[in-house]
Amino acid sequence: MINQALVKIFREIAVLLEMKEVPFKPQAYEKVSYIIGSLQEEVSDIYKEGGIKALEDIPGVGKGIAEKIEEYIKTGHIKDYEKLKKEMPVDIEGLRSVEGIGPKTILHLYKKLGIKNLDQLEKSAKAGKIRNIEGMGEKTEEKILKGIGFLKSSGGRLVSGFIMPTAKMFLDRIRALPEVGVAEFAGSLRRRQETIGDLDFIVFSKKPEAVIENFLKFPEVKHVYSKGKHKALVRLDINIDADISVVSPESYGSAMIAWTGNKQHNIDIRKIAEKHGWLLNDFGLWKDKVSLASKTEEEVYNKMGMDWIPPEMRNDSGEIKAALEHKIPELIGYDDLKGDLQVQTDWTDGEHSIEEMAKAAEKLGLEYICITDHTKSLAMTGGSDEKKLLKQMAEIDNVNSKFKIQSSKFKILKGAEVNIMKDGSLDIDDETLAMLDVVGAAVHHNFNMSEDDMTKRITRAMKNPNVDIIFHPTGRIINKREAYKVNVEELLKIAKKTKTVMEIDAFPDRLDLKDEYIRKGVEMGVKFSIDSDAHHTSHLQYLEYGIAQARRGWAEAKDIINTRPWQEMLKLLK
DNA sequence: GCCGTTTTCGGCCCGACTGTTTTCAGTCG
Repeated sequence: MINQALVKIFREIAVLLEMKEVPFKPQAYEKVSYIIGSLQEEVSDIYKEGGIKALEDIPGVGKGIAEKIEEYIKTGHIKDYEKLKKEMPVDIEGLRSVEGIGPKTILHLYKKLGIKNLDQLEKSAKAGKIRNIEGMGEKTEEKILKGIGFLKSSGGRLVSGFIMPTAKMFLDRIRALPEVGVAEFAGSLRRRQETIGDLDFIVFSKKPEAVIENFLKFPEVKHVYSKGKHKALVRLDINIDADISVVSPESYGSAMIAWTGNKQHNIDIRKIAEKHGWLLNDFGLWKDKVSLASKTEEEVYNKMGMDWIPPEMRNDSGEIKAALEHKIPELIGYDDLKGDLQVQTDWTDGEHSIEEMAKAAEKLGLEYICITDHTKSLAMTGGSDEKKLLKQMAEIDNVNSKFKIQSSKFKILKGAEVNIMKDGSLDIDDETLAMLDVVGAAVHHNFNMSEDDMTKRITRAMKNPNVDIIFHPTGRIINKREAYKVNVEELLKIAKKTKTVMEIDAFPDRLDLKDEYIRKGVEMGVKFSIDSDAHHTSHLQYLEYGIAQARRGWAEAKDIINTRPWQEMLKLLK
């Protein structure tokens, strides 16, 4: 958890230095904060292994910051930070979460009115004190009150898979506007991040003002933060912000790049342009005001010596280097899955029958599913014991022959989601497990164990020759439950050794494994499956989010076992 | 404070929009 603490500290240092108008250091701290946030290892482990030199090998970390990290590991605090904090004892994160409030405003509010937190800010605004500060007026005061209101009504970042249907509907409505040529998702939606803070849309049109005007007329628009000729930022009635930008069609490629990449990705590629003596902006790649490229993303990236980078990778995590070296992986495609290896039915806690789930999967274009109902120790779901599993296998044979008669090639495989007990044993005997096509094993209880014990528990299960896949390996549920403590790297190592497949659970608030672990596993040669964890026919489409997750983990089709026909897929299991 | 197939010193992404100003600073993505 040291990483998360440092993320917060460095982000605050960045703001504090920006208030003091210290040049350039704020960017350095902000950047390192982001990098540490996406690190796969604890900095304390890096320090333990390689000392201060190893810390300096982390991108964005030089001598100064490495020393601060060392100080924090050793003493639990950073003196320079605490000194800054003493001068400005304010809740920076809280105040900054209000739309329109940045470092300079926080500084003025504190200096003139002694405002330290959101509560005091709201009281001062209501009392009409803000408008008396130089450089601020009535409108600023109103804006602050509105911002606080919106902050209270929104629940933070949303799970992207759950908001996606709404976002798609919105995009369709934008596309239907008369002046709109092409419209796309941008920002974190297009990068397919796990969670999103707002909805970003980009529109290509020759009549930007008309597009903005029509967009603002949508009944869902509850409040307009800002609007201009080319863009607008609004609050929707579902308590999420939406951002729309309108660009001329000939700038499609450069605009898509500018509105898709995360901040650091954009900074880095613009620097590359600058090294060539060029300028990269929303409208194109320029040499002395002559356009070099702008129409397609490929054209722009290629001109700068890079391969096209899939949006899911544009997170400043090594993709620019890979693109310059022409080593961008051939990511798994959204149509590449042939089967789904985790499907629940009404035999336990699912909504639909085996046949209904199979028919729904066939309709989606899949060739097979594996039925993996819960097992007996998960009593609340009516989990199967050995006897019930045998009965279910017979029923699956039944449905399969029915499909055959109807000359469907769809195949239902026999499986289970067996429980990994506290000691790493399973709650179904090996004889029965051996009869199943696919055995998934998962942790469903006793989450509170030491990292060491949990790692031993799961690796013991992996060493069972009947266990093919570890389902949702870290147990987290986004916005609800932290992952249990477990050494994922050790799990990946044992997975490789025992030929156990690791699951990428595609259920929108699971997305388990996380992208960084997928990437690590891919590098190690571990195989994965992408499964919907469907409990309802409508959940099968969640596979899309698992694929997005795999793409963010740089996985190719060959890394995912269920991109293969079922006969070949089975050969990859133990 | 970090970084380097032009650099170990001299740079640090780019543009739109707002509010409070009379030409621009602050914020955002």
